Amino acid sequence: MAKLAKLDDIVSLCKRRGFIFQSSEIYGGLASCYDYGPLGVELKNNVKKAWWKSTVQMRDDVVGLDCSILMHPMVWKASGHADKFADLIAECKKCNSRSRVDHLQDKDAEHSDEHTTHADIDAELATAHDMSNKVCPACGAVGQFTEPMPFKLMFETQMGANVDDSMLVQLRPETAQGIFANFKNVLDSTRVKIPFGIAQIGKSFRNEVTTKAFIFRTREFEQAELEFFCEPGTDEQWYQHWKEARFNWYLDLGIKKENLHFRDHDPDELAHYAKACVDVEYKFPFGQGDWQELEGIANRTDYDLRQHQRGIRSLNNWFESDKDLIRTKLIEESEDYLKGPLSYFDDQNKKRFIPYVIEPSAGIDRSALAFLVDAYDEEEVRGETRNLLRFHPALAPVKVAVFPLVKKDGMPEIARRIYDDLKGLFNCFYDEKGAVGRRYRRQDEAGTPFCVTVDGQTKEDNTVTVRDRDSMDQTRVNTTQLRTFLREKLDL
RNA sequence: GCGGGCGUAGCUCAGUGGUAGAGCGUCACGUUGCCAACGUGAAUGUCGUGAGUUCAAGUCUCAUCGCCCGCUCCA
Repeated sequence: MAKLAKLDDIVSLCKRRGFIFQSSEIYGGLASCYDYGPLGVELKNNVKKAWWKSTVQMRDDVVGLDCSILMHPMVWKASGHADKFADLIAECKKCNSRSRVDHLQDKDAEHSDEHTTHADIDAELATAHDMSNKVCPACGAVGQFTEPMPFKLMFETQMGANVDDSMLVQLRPETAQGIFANFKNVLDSTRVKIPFGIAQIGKSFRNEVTTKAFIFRTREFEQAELEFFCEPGTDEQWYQHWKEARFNWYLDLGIKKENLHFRDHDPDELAHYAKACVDVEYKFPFGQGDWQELEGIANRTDYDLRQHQRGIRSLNNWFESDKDLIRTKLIEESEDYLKGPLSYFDDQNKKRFIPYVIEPSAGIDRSALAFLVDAYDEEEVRGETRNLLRFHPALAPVKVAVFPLVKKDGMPEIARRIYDDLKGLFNCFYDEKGAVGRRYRRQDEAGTPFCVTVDGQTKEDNTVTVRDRDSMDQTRVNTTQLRTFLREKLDL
């Protein structure tokens, strides 16, 4: 029986065994930033590899991409992030709750202006906001607000070493826009035909108002995103397809079924671009055992490609607004937008359309955390606690550890040869120090699926023992068959 | 951002204003022949950081940073 892991146990194990450290720890840490240690980087890379394998390698209809983190600022105007990511917030002095200023309602008003546009932050700040009559939606206090303060959810930086000459650019808040911006490049260079997808793994940055729970919500994080382009009308079918495919991916990599479920978004929580969205949620051991999002699968419709068709025609407005994204006006969609540069021509049916997009968007860091938490186990063995990580072999940082039973009688030399032979196939670890039982247990805690041990019998009949992490059972295998045996067991 | 809790060795934690500690882990040597064995020894501390009070601060005060829990937020 798997023990329910406490987050503290996981954090402690991560530090102790070199999975995850806090960033800049020797300086007291930097909030919300974490580093992956020697075992952690292997785990994380394996998560990415597994995603890439199932999403790109094993499919005939998906190609990969790796975009720069910095993009033309107008990308974020067209995508909507430049506007939607900046708000004026005021805080109620009485109950400390925060509200968007444009959502606040006057004492005598009948309803608030729910859909006020996100205006120029500087202009808004310069405008006097009469807060004296505003009602706090949380506690009902009137006129108790702080001065409005601006919130920018995108990271900004300067491009160009000459400070006077540098341009304000943003760190991408999602990798998806790099895919949309390259849609035409991929079409023109790869002979793909709709339906097809473009996949990408990479870092994104969001100035979250609140970070949370270890590596679960961080301001710098890694995403694995697929934009799957399909003909309008077939979108629902592909939405279902990817829902199922992505859910099974987690199960196939060992996540326990009872810890994973779907949560459909209510229509009013849908993002501005989405027609439908479902989250794959994992039951994390923080909070009150809350279900938390690992991945969102959204039907983004043709919103993004249409927006970029507007964006690329709006460059002059951007220059004329002194490159101020908020003041820049996007040109209205042209009447024949269906024939625009980001449209697709279906040769077979002689049809032109703007593709719909199904987007499975997974958080790599939070997936890695889920795999860690889910694999964590403690069990009683002869009155002692055995800590282990029951990783799926594909995710295990080290696949095989090789030991001499004792450090003498030529055993280390043989073990060393076996190790050298195996390490070209997959990540291996050699250890000859101390008692073999301790070495086994250490590997259990790192999640290593198999330990190969050279003993006295090895010299006589050329066999070694292969010890299984989960059952602790041992099998004798001839060294000539060892590679095949392990490959099969590891499914590599 | 608010409220609560916490921060001492790699980890878990003890420490009454008066010499910096334990268990586990790590390392070395010996022993050992299959599951965190045993023996001997060793290394590891800006007590989160900075000020203040005091003859004296890990301990009291203030500030600050970080983590956890609960609100709040989450395109």
